[in-house]
Amino acid sequence: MPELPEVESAAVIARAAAVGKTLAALRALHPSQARGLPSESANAVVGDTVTAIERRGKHQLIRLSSGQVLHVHFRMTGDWLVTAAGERIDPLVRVVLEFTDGTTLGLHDSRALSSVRLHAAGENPLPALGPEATGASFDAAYLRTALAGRRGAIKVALLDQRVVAGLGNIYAAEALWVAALDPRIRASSLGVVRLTRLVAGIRRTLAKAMRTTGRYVDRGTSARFHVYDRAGQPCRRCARSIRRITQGARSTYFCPGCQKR
DNA sequence: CGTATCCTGACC
DNA sequence: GGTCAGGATACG
Repeated sequence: MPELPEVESAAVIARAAAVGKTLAALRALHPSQARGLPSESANAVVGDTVTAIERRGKHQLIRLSSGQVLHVHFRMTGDWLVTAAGERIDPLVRVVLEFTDGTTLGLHDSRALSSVRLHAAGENPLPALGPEATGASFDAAYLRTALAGRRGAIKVALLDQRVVAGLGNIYAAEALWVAALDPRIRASSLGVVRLTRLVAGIRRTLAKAMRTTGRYVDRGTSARFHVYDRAGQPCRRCARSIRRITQGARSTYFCPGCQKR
């Protein structure tokens, strides 16, 4: 589920559930999670208190009183699931933070592709990331520089977290529809006028997502989207049939009528 | 640059 | 039983 709005929403929930609490245990409940979080790492955080939870792009950093940091990425299907003391842990929870008061913060992830890694104090767990998609420094002038010399399509560039942090496949497509831009346009060929439209489209798309709860409800709720998962259905702006194509091994949905080259 | 890969679940 | 999926990275 998780692009910037969903991760932000999840981080708010995690903060309420974890900040100020002390870890009694950290458990990897799935083999693929245990690989990234060996028992030495898990043991190293016992007794630590959660001091803050930060979000950057789609990444979350759980800061601990010892200075260590748990770096969390939801990938495709991750989300937080909070339980009260004594409540059973959902079988799809892959990593669980158990607090001394008996409550837990669980990483719920059907596909188990999420990652949780422990970093020592002073390390920067984050990869190189562009500006926040919702931030003031993300504007047309920045994008012009960031996209200069990029040969690929604009849609693919928007998914590159080094260009802009927080966009994923759904909102990249949605934002291009709002901006009325063809996702196949070569990234470096966009001028300031169209880039300004694109930045506005991204801001509006993400702001709307934040308002409407910030969570994907389910697959099949394409009513919430202009183009995503709407192949064959009429465009809400020009009534042409929405198309689905493949770009960079991902699906792209767009309207061939009003999203212009 | 495109493609495979990590996983599981939902859907045809 | 095969295909596809909201992400990121390691390849060739």
